[in-house]
Amino acid sequence: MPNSQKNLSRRERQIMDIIYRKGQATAAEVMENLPDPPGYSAVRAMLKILEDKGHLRHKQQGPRYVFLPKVSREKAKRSAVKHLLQTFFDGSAASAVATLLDVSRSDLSNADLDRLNRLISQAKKEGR
Amino acid sequence: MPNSQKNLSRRERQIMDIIYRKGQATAAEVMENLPDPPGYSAVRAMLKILEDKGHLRHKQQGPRYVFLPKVSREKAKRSAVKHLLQTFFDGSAASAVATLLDVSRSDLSNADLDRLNRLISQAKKEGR
DNA sequence: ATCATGATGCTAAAAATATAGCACATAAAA
DNA sequence: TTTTATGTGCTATATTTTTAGCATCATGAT
Repeated sequence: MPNSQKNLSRRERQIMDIIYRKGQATAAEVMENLPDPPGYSAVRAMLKILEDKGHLRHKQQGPRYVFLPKVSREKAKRSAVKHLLQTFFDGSAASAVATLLDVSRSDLSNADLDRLNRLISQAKKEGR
Repeated sequence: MPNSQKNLSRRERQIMDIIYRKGQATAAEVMENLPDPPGYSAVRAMLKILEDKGHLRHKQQGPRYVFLPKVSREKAKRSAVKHLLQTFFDGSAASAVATLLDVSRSDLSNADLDRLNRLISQAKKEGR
């Protein structure tokens, strides 16, 4: 198991976030998206470190490297959700959903909400 | 505005997580909860730094300091949720809720699920 | 073919983080 | 009232992170 997110340094974390957000990225793209971006070489050095530590892998795409997370977005996502749940919601999914709804109230269409209701009813059926 | 979570170092982040999780904590409690805990002085030094940076404040409780977040849990929570949403869910609350349900399927009672359905229906009404 | 452009690998150094240790204060126990 | 435990403040140092720079290699344009 590649050391979980918790042991990442500040820059490492920022970079992993970017790559998870975009799915994959080149050194240049990572640089563009970093807050207070350092030089190009600095970014590349960090990418190499992340790769050595087993957080990233890369594939060659034409002349350059494209970096991807080694742990699937799916897994990382679930672990991030769990962590959030523990840190801010005392493990209560119910209250997390409440905040989620509140935070993105304006982005949710009625159709989305209906879809969620169905999702929940589904969970209810399966849960027994 | 105290620099948002994003600029925290590894230890600083770990400490903030602990304090948000517990609501408040003494140096000793923080130490207990840190992974690979350093010495007591090290923890206290970090707490002071976090306080200087404006992330924490402390109150005296009997003979010792109890540390609390300077930004309310509520605000920090919302901002953490937004960040998660952007990083792993392309901003889609709907899909975040889906993962949330999945992750904590076993912890959700039928009553919880009903409560969620009501929450959503509520949002639907208010949303127009 | 050779020249620019834009990549990578590696290394050294600056800057920030993380840690421990000592001196001192205070309160409870002996 | 000593003593002992448990705090805090501060400072020095070790370690890690973060950064930039140089040498090299490939590719496409002239």
